Amino acid sequence: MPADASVTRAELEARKRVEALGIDVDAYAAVSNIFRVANAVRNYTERNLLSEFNLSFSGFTVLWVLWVWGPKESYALAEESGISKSTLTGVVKTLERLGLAARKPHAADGRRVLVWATRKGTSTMRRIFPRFNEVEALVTRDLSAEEKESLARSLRIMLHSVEG
Amino acid sequence: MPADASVTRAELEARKRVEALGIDVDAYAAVSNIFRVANAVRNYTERNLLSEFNLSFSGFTVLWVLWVWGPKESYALAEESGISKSTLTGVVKTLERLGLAARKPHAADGRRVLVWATRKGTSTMRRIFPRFNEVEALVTRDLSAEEKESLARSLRIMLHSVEG
DNA sequence: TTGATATCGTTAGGTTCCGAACGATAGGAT
DNA sequence: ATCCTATCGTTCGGAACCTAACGATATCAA
Repeated sequence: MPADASVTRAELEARKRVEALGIDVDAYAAVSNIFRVANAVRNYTERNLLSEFNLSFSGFTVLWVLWVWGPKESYALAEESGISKSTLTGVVKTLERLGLAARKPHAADGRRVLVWATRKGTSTMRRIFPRFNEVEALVTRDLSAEEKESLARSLRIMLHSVEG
Repeated sequence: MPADASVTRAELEARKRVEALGIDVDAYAAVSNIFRVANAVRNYTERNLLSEFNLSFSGFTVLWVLWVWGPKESYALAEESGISKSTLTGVVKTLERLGLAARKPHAADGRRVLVWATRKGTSTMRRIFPRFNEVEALVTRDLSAEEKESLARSLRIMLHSVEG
């Protein structure tokens, strides 16, 4: 049975409210649904997976970046994780408390700090990520391979527009 | 000139790291890019638009829901806004302080509370939303109408999967 | 070498955010 | 009438999150 892709009642209600304002409905539909899905998936994984490891979504993201890229300086780590550097300070503190990440001053530049995933952090990611990917597979289960690729492609184009 | 939709270096690095783990790469690419875009757009609008009105993204979302749906009970309002009810209490407090929303006890049921947008809240939304939509149009400017529709459609399918 | 400027991470202050626990109300049952 | 039990919104404690300001370090010019 095909999944239901009809416009939700919430969307219809919203369109009724704004249709007189000269709104770009396609753009609205695309963006608002991105927020809905991101929110839903984030909440789902925090509740059903990350809570098991005492990790917030941001903590998971930061650890993921360290796992993928190896040791990284704070500024780049914050950038790549999509959070501010002040938030990163707190998140890394939490990861340190959990024994999943560590930091040390940069050898040549006293201003910088290097952060990396510990052995425990790395092995934790190896355990979490497959299960995270299961969730990703679950939420995309009713999309064909072509639809998934097209979706990712459109999102990369948007990323280019908003970051440029 | 067409926008760049090539796979980012971050994505390539990530794939290298996880390719041995039997990962669903298409699902990963789709979901992770949803988070990237949502994050980028959220930060962009908070900085360049909502800060002007002293509104957080959640404050904006809640006010938007009230604008579209009219007076609503707290539980439904939290649900529709994608936040927990305890968070809603704080957000509505802030909206009240700004004079954008108000609340009163339910006539028949002493447990419930009705929240609605004030005149000022409504007129504020009429001013903000077109500008918010400009951002939505901006970030989707390099997508065709068909791509936008296809994107929204795929996202609705995902929403159905994760909420079901 | 001293001074101006830039960069980096942290701190400060305040809002948002969650789950869990709590009071208050409601709606049965007996 | 008095329990249960369910449901609602708030409060509480702690983490995440932002901007702005701050100290420390680096860089470069005079």
